[in-house]
Amino acid sequence: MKAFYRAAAELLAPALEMDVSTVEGMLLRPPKPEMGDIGFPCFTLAKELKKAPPQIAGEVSAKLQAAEPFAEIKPVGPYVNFVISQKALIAATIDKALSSDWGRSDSGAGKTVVIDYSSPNIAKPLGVHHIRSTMIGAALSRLYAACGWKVETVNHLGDWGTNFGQLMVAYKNAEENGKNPGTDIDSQLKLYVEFHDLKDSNPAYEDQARGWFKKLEDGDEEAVRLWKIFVDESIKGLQTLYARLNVTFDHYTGESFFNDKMEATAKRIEEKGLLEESEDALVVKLEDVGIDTPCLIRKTDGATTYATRDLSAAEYRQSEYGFNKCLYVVANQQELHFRQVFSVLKKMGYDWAEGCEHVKFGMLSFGAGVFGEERTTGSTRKGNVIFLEDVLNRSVAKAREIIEDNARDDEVKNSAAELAEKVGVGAIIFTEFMQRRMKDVVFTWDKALNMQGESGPYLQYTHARLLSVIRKSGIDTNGADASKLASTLERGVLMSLLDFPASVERAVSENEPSIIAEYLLELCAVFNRMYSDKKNHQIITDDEALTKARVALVEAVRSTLSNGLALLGLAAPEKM
RNA sequence: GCGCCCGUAGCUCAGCUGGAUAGAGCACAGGAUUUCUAAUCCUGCGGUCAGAGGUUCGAAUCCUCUCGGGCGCGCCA
Repeated sequence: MKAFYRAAAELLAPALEMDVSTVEGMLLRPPKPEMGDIGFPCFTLAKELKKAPPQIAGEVSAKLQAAEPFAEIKPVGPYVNFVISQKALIAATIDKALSSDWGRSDSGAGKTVVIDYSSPNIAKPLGVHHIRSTMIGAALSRLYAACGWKVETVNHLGDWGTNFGQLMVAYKNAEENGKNPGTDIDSQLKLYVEFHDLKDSNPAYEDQARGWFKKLEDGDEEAVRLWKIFVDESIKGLQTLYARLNVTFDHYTGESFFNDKMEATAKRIEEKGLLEESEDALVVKLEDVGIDTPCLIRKTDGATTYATRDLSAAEYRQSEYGFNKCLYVVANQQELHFRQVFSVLKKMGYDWAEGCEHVKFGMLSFGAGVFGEERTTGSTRKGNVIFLEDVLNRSVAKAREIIEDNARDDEVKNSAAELAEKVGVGAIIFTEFMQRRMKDVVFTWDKALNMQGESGPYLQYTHARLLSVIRKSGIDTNGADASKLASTLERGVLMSLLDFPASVERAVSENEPSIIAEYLLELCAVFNRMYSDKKNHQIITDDEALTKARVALVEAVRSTLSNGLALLGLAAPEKM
């Protein structure tokens, strides 16, 4: 699409005595396909030329000769509109869609991006809310890779803190009572709950927890041994879930990884003369960059802080990976914290800090009916949690039911379990991309388990149907003459295909994977509209040449759809 | 009080680098399968784009203010 905009601008610019890039920036897509594919509004010229915009449009159009890649240049009201030639359109879509670099680009070639995402506090299972950072980050890592970036994904696990002291207290307490508490992730959750029960009956347990954490910090053998077990088991639990979601990480460098690196960072800040004493703590003041709250580097007791840790992590990532960009896929709530951290990095003289970006997203709460009649936020302690795994399982179960109701043949029936996993999980993943990331999300079971209309299963179903037609046709589309695909509906599908590469680029430049979801929904809607018009668009017909052309179109759509689904992390089932 | 974000159809959301009658899905009412998968498609219903000013030939889109909602505002991460 971009190439066509450029071509149109190059034709227009000399006729208008304007420069190409200015003209290019003014181009837009007409609201209706019959108006043309690219439009140039003439309003701005009206004043200068002292003529009415429609008149200008007429005169400009008359001056231009339609030539490849355009079949027609015509005035439509106050616009000069371009119609892309069938030949050019096909060359840019069908001919490319099956190649391995469809939707890929080299815009990020030679550049490295670090993406920090998911990063949960461990020692308890993932809740539904973790799906936000996890899926947005995973999709971004695939999108950046598709644009040629070298991608380093990091899971900055919350694997350090007093909560481990709490687990140890509950663990030891259970042992003393002659029980074997277990250490896997579910046991850890139980320990967490048990600790809070203990603490409620006797506040002294709180001190014990602090004591155990202190032991851990001091390298006490037993504390370290338990901590390691908890962390390992936690990661093991996480990874089985990540595997279902198609999520992987290059690095599991959690908070504890920086324990021995923060002192040096704090010293560097001090050496650069940025540290000031304030309320008995050491801070970097940021009023000069418009942030009233200083960044806390050392607490009153001299200990380093959350901010120090993130500063350390940023330095480490830069020295280790040499990133051009470092994305933090972290909820909105931490906006101030990241502004502080990035500002301090800049004050430290790191010009690479410009590449650090907080990819924030809105909060997830639970809708009325999920926990009582009110909308609520999650709280593990109050039992107001929905575990991600449970959501997945429930969705898979629902998918299974639908599959068993609709199974069209034994093959589908026999693979029901496997298929249900793809569809059920796909439905959940897709809900994450149903809105721009900045919007707050209200979780409801209805929305999460929706498999009709705009949903993951809708896309997957379309994909299965596409493949079914291809299979049935049994045709080799080599040498297909796609110039026959000139009906309004067919052209609509071709135009939609044309949008795929630009959607990928835009998703990356805005760090917004939902753009891909929106695009795929549109592609499928346009295709399905054509597909269901059996009267005029039956794909497999007696006309061999026509069939060949139409199957080639189906292949192009299928390829685009499966590419797009993969970018978002959804499976593309062959049958359903 | 200050800062960031959000406010578009009954509900959930697109559209927001300004342009041609504001688009989808859900819900509701109808309809489509003697031909490629009905988890589909079509038709209808439904909008003071939170409100008020301003900039502009043109504003859902940009600016200002107001209202409503979410989040944050140093020793939890």
